[in-house]
Amino acid sequence: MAPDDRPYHHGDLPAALLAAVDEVVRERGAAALTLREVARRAGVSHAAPAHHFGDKAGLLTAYATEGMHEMATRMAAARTQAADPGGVDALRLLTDTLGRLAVAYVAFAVEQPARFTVMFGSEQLHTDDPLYQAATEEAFEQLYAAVLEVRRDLQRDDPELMHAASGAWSVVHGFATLWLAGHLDERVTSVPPEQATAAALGAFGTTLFAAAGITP
Amino acid sequence: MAPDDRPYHHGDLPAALLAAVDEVVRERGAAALTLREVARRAGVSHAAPAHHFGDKAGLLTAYATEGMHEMATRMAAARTQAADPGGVDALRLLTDTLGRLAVAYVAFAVEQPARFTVMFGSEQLHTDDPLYQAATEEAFEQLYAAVLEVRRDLQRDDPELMHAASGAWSVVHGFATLWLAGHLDERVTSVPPEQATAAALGAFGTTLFAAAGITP
DNA sequence: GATCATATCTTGACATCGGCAAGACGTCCG
DNA sequence: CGGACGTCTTGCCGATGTCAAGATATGATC
Repeated sequence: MAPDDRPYHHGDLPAALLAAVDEVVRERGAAALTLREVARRAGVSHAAPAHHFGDKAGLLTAYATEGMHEMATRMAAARTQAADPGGVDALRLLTDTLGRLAVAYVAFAVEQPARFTVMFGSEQLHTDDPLYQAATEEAFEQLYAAVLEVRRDLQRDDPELMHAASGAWSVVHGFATLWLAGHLDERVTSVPPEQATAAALGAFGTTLFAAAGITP
Repeated sequence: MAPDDRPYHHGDLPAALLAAVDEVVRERGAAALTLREVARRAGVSHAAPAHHFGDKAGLLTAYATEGMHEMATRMAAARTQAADPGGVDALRLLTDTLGRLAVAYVAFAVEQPARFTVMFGSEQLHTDDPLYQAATEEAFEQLYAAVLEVRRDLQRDDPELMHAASGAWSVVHGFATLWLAGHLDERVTSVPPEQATAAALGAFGTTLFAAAGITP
């Protein structure tokens, strides 16, 4: 197509830029992303992105927020999903709500590693952005609700509940992060993320039991 | 001192450069670090760092490796430390070997957030560097040994042991990472890392027990 | 102790980047 | 029909990482 096929006004440049970010990030990784490359892919000048997103961090924050929403949606789906009545695996941890949430979290990260890395790459984001914070809380709220389902003894605003949810978030987030950084043993990451998550969480839970002197 | 006080040969420029990296990273964060700024602080030309470390990623990898060693040392100290015979806290998780390791891990991250961020910022590191990998395994080995202490039922090369150690690493790493990224609630991070780690791990452990139908 | 290879560091240059200011262009509302 | 406004371009700036070539000191060899 001739270069002048493109009208002066793009139509929906913000969306096109976010799509270009996704392209670059998938191909070259988050660190190699430049504003000018994004602009080139969207077919606009190098200064166009700044007009809509302020600066590079603003563009990445918008991209990260998009990803947070998608992850929160997938977590919500996993949480409300009917439990598999047949399967009973290690400590019943992986068939209940909390287990399905963990699997959804890790699966999202492994399927979209570059996106996940940007989402939590706080150094190049505007972490005080209200939309970003809201999207993050939306995802964390899923974990919060799942823990509340298990801990019937707790009130909604109990600090203990917050601590428990933070711990739950930590284990899935750490597992995903270490996986993407290549720090986990190949014996762990050579199977699909669903199985790997189940194995690691099950083994860790058993270890906690053993540490507490319980052998179920 | 006059600018010509400095001899042509520095003496130990690599060490001086690593110290300069630490300065910059503490003051401005890992993302704001530039080779030229490091060179300025060390009092050498802008191209000097490349001679010793190849490129920017090489310098950061050396700095990360240094940090990994320090963390591994602190973890080893925590592991071999005598257990506090008096204290018995939530599920006895925090006074045993595994608990002390967790506290050491999180405390290191919170005390030196920028350094910790660089250590696991795989995007700007040469993660295939043998020294870096060795230092990482040195730290992980501490967790591995601690889990083995608890899981007497397992052999050293049992995959279950690897999964359990990966889970243990995940929870402490995720907690530290989320903390540094500012994603944890203020009620969690407003206390010293030792207490916060104990609270989150304890509450999470209790939740796992509840999910398994155990009420200790 | 002189000579020369080698390691260390400097100088200069280049392409590229993010951000800014000013202007061109299109749209929309009066 | 006209002017205000949002959209995008052009041009430019300082700064950065990397490379090549040169200068300088060290250490080994004779």
